[in-house]
Amino acid sequence: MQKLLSNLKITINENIFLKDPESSNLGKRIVENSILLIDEIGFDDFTFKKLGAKIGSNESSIYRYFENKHNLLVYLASWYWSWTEYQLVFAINNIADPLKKLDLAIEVLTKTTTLDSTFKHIDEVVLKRIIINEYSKSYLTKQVDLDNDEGYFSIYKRLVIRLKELIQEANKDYKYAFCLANTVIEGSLHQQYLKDHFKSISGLKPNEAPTEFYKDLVFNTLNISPNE
Amino acid sequence: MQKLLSNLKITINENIFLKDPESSNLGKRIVENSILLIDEIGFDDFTFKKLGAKIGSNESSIYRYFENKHNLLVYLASWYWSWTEYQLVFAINNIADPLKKLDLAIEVLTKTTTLDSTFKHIDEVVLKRIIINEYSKSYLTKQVDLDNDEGYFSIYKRLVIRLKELIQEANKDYKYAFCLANTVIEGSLHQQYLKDHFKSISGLKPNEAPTEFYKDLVFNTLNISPNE
DNA sequence: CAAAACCGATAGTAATACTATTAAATTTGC
DNA sequence: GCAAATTTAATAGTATTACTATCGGTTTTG
Repeated sequence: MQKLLSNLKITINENIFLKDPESSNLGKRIVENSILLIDEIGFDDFTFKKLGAKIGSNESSIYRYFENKHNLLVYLASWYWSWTEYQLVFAINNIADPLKKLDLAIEVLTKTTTLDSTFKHIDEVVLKRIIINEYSKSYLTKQVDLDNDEGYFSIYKRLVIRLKELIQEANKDYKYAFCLANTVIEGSLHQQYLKDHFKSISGLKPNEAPTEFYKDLVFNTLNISPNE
Repeated sequence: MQKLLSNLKITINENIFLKDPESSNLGKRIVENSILLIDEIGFDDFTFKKLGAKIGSNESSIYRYFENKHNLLVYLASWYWSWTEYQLVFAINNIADPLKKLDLAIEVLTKTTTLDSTFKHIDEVVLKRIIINEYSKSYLTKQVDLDNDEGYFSIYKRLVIRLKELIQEANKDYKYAFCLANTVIEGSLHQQYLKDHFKSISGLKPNEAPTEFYKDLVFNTLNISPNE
């Protein structure tokens, strides 16, 4: 993974930021430390003032990169989903068997994230935790339709479409490919949240990923088996 | 439904409120109108000051019922899940066949809510919309573990456990009953959100409920069929 | 009918979510 | 290598939020 992606720059929709945070040292510090600070105190208590204090910079400087903290969250989420999309594409690259492809896709989308140091200023493990804890807040807003029109969620939607196509390739007669694709992608985040905070109803052990559950779910639903 | 539930009072954990809103006229107006106002302007922009203005009362009076708007949301959610639990229990009452019970349970948990006038001061259709749009925010917080210890989510958890038991009754060998139960209950809300705001990836038509998708999903996964 | 509880009004606080201005520091383009 | 352009940090300021405290007047209740 590291090698394959080492020259990769993740491209984010320009509407999301005012100035590209990848274009300067300050921008990178904003992204790097916003991930750490949101993880530490939660998105609700996170402010640009606190972030400024953390990186030895000023509130007003951060406002030149992002209109508000909501857009910063959208940026981080886009980054995460783009990174996930790359992992998915590379995982199924050169694989012909549709069932194997689907199997690998589910693996990428539902596994727990472990160390990856492809990008020096982004800690993917912490970012994943933010996505689990905060991603819903990026779209559960009154402006969601406007944000959607601006393309804020296009990477996420592209990922769902990819999975839906893999599902259709695996079983052309299945009627609910989109619903199932959404179930796997969003549901996987939810299952991981439950594991950490609602143990009594979670069904996952502390270090268990929901991968086996989703593989079983998808392949039984599609009435196919991925084993060669 | 109306008849069966007409004498029903929904009981909410006393830790959630400071003074029981069911115990006074003002309390009922707070609940009734908070539902309408949150639906109108969204939970993020909702304040007790605005609610006070809407019901011709004072901010400080509302604070005597709920510590803050977060707890009010938890209250509304508890009410919703309790109401759903009653619908579930009555739907499967006196039914012996485990498959039929599971089938009915999925129906109750995934259908779109339509008019119900069992409770005069609560509009269940609007409340359902709030649950779809805002429920996650009640637990995606830094204090979730403390809130959980206070029993804020016990009704929801009880509902998940009920569905998990129905799943186990239908297929004793299935290994992921809890994961599947959570998938249906939380996933159903998410699918309905997507239908309204992410049409291009939703897979549901404007007036379609995800019920058929979930029935197909559950019964294929459990390798059983509910048709007699 | 007195005590207790409740409610509405007002006032006040610290923090949030910004916007505007300015001056110093840094980068860049020739 | 220097002037112009850009970027950044600092300060100040605003409206709103999320409360808390206090205090009468009203209503409820025992």
